[in-house]
Amino acid sequence: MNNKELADTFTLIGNLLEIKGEVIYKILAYRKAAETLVVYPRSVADTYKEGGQKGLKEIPGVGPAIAEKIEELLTTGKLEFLEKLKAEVPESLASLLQVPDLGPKKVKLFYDQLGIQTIEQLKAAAEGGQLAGLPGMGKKSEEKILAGLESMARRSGRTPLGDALPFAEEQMALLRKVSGVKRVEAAGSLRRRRDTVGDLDILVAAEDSEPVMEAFTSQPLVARVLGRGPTKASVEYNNGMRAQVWVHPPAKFGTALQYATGSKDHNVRLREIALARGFSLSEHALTRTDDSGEELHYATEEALYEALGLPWVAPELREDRGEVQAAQQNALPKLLTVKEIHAELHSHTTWSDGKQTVLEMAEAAIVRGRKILAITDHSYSLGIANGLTVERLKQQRADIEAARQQLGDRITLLHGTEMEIRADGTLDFDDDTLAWLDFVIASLHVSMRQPREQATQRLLNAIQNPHVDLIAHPTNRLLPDRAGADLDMDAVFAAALENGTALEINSNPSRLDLEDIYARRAAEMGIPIAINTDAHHESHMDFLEYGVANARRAWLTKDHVLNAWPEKKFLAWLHARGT
DNA sequence: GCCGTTTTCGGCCCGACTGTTTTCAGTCG
Repeated sequence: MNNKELADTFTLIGNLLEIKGEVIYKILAYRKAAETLVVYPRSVADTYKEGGQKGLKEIPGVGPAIAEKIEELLTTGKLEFLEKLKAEVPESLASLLQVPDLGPKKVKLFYDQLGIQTIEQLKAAAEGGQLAGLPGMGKKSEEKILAGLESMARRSGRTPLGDALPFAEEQMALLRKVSGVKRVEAAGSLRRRRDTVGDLDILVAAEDSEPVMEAFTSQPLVARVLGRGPTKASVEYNNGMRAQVWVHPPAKFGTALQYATGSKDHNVRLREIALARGFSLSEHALTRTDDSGEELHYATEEALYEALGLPWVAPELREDRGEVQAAQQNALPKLLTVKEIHAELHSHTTWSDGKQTVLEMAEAAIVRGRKILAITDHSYSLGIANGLTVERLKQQRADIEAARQQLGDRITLLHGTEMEIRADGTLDFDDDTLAWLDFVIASLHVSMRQPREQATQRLLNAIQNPHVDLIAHPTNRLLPDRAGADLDMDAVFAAALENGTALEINSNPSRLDLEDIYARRAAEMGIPIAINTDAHHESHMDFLEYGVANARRAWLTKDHVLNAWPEKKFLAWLHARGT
């Protein structure tokens, strides 16, 4: 049982307990544990093997009861507690909680009164007008549930950052034009630059909220208004995305922005610090907990953090992964910036499935201030991408030489490859060919359903080849829905460290692979990280901001990142690897 | 159910909005 499956089990327990009507804090505890397990960068099974229940309890949010349940799940694959719970509350009721505006109380009500267990039964009952007559329900509530079912069918959960961010920027630009608006900022997971985003959270600073609400809810792209009060409104757009806007007076904007940015767990830490200093922290103010009840307002986040005795914490770090402790010790990392990247080590041209020539890509890299560009077209077994044979690789060398002549010292062109790691773990090129190339990437694209051991061994074969410099998009996941290869990441990292092989953060917003938690762990171990755009067109080079955002979420500084090393240091590293 | 630089027990998730109410329960973030 892997981390995700364990997490899903505890999420299910939380949901079933909620429908059952269990005290909220017990439910929150299960959910908290599930959240922690999902981002736990090691295999929980390994942690258990090494440290038993005691080891499990070192995981934040895991106490005696949950540790015991993890042990049972890992050793037997089943959980007595959950089986008993399912006998009381049918498992399918949990899926009903995903319907917007349908919570545990109503799910229970519908089940008790009408025996509704599935989405289909719910839809039929709502269409048949059977819900409206129930206690606490009315015509409008029934319509809301029907609308919720429709919108659920339309949208597919979380939106990749690469779709959400440009769309949100457009919406925010419109709000900036509203009279009286002083400031508009994204908040929530969008501002924290998570790889996928739920709803868009937008914060507006203005004294008068009414014009903002009017402008926000009457946009042509709005499909329906989900709610609209004096300071808060939410909408659903035609594309299925949802957004909510809060309006706060400029004098309180810092407190509000901090609150709305989250994460929830980061905010809990800040509240604890506030309490220790005699304040309670809300989205509106720091309020003295003594009799005076004095409220302190902050126009900027910097001022609020300062009032808590902390330096400002970059939004990408606010996940309660040690950033508050680091801030208290003045030990926050000096996070990587886009400007610090001056090499692109993964790009494609018309030689394989890219859309532009070597020269065009080089010019595009120069425009963006890159000093090094590696041309890394696919290798022949990726036939769908017109991968190169050894013979074509040699022809390409001539093309690259010609481009080098033309470009002079404006940029250093490296002739590389993105070599396929085949399904059986063998590589497309022999060692002589690899040694002849300037830069060698290896990656997976096919046979992604292999069992963990086989998939891992495949990757290890590439990492252990002394000519392979970098593993691109190591898991080959695709956002928002395709999980990557099932890999033993501990084994992958150990091998990469031993062989000095770099691992990639692929900046394409559909990939962002390595994901943040793994990139952080790899970098902490001392594995060099490369941040590449995998550009198939010059415009893709602008994906870099997503890769860097992901790197910042992984606490990376320029020292961790190959592309940010001084040119000489990078070339020396490459040379030492005996290319 | 978890957690602890004031507590091994008593906190922790509170405010905005909606709809069915008639003073409040449910949902959401």
